[in-house]
Amino acid sequence: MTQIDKVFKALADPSRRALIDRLHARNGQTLSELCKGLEMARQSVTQHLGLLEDANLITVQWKGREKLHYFNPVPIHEIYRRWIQKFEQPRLDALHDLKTKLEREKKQP
Amino acid sequence: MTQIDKVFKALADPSRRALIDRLHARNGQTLSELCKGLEMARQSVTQHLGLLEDANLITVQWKGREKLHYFNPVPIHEIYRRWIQKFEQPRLDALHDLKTKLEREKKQP
DNA sequence: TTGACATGCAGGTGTCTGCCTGCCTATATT
DNA sequence: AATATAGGCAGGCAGACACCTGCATGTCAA
Repeated sequence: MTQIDKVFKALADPSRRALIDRLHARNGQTLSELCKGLEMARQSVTQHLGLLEDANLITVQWKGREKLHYFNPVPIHEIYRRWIQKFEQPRLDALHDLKTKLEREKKQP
Repeated sequence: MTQIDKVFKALADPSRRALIDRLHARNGQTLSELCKGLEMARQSVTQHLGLLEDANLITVQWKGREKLHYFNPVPIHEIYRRWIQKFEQPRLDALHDLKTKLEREKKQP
């Protein structure tokens, strides 16, 4: 399984996306904190976090008996760059046109 | 299952992403055409295409006995807009800064 | 009309996934 | 030292998923 495939698969589950959202809102939460409010056993959350870590979407740091989780946006950006961007070409072209137009107007007002 | 969830799940499989890529390269292909080169039974491809259609990622049009498939980029853009964009904020800010800078330079060269 | 071709429908199988429970270890608190 | 707290490990189960085969249907072309 390629790295990008791991990321897509990790993002395919709504619980995991919710976890990412929570970490994005507040980084460095422990496992217990992430469990709060979720209708799920701790082990299930652990499993989800394991997949996210495997996809490099989160990083883990131990502090005593606590496991702190940090969100890593790089893989998501990678997906955007290598997979989504090409379907957005018209939009990007428009942006490029705007930039070019502004630069042209700057030189020849 | 929400619409956005369907899209994420549809994108989670590499065969389906490959199908999207092929349609993006050449739109309006039939089922048989899409099967060529894939190491998979026709029925499996049909199943994948069914999921993609359910996620609104492709549209189907019948022409006689042939089923033509068309790629629809809207859901992917939706995912970008509603889910990926917020993790890209720094990058977008940089872009906005560029635009502002160019406009400022245009007014006060 | 008859045969070839494009696709659908139904059902079967092995594996993956998401979720759980039960028990264990290690660190903190009193 | 004794208890509470944070988390890991192992295994189990139901449903989803990716894949297949076999047969049926509809359309084109000779």
